[in-house]
Amino acid sequence: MKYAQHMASPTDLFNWLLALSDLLSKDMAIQFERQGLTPARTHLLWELHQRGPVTQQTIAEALDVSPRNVTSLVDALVQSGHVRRESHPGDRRAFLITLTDQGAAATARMAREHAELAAELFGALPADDRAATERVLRRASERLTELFDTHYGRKDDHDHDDQ
Amino acid sequence: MKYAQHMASPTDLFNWLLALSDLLSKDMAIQFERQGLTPARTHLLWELHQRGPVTQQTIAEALDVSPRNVTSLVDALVQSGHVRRESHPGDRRAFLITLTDQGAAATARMAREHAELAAELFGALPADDRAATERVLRRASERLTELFDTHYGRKDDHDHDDQ
DNA sequence: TATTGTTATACTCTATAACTATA
DNA sequence: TATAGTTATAGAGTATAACAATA
Repeated sequence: MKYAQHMASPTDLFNWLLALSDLLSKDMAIQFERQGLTPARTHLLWELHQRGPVTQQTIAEALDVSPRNVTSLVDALVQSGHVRRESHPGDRRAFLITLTDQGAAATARMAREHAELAAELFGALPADDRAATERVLRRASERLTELFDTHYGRKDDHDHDDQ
Repeated sequence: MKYAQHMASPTDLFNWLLALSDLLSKDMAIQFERQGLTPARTHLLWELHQRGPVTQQTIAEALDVSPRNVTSLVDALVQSGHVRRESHPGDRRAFLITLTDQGAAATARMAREHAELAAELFGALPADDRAATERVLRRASERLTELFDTHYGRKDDHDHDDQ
């Protein structure tokens, strides 16, 4: 298939997507760093913001990392004052990881900045363009998830390795 | 501003973008791993694919990492047989990092898979949607770069730190 | 003097395996 | 026996600082 100069080929579009992804992750990493946070610790905080107090196991599943990794992240966030390890009322093996006031303030600020950045990047767009883009990105996400599952098996099935 | 259920708010759009970014980077990391590569080493290889043989300094600038870091990445890629350190004809301090046949084969495959994935994700789209999305992503990249420069100074200016 | 790349050191994120305390 | 979290160990990516060889 041919694409004229003014037309966006699938590869052009893909390249813009990757370029923007890269810019975003760098930009966000800098924002986090300004608050004394790293991307991984911020991600953990964000899950707590959305889920409320949960165990480290739950966090490990949410972030898709090993439980051991969560121990380190929580250690660091306890150290920096963003979270607390509270004893789990029904299970003496587990902790309930809870946002401190400082942690809650940090996630509240993130939520605000997230919305502000979204408005900066996409607020001035014609509603049509925004709708089309949202449709395209959602379709791509679905398609990519399908491809992923086809090639590597469903996420929960990850171990079988059956061809 | 209010957004009806069927309308995409700027935040909705932003969230889909971030979700897709995350899926993509995980998916690509798995592809790379299958070829015995990591994301950082793949990125380096990709620069060589596009630029031809260059010095480690040039690579450091292209990847936006420290020269020290490039030393490690090149060490690993020499070890795995993807690149060679050739003596620089005009500067005995420097090396020209060069793709081996194996490295060139790997980047050729990446280019093919890149185009295939783009076609999978965006090939079946109405041309209008693709054009609108490309426009939106390009605008967002430009806007983000502007914001970044406003807040942190031009990239090349990065050290001054003058308010 | 300035630049290219390396040695030395350190921090973050990640993983697996073995272990302790509980369930 | 299985689960929650930790200790131990390791590899990758990143950084700065001090140093070598060369420009």
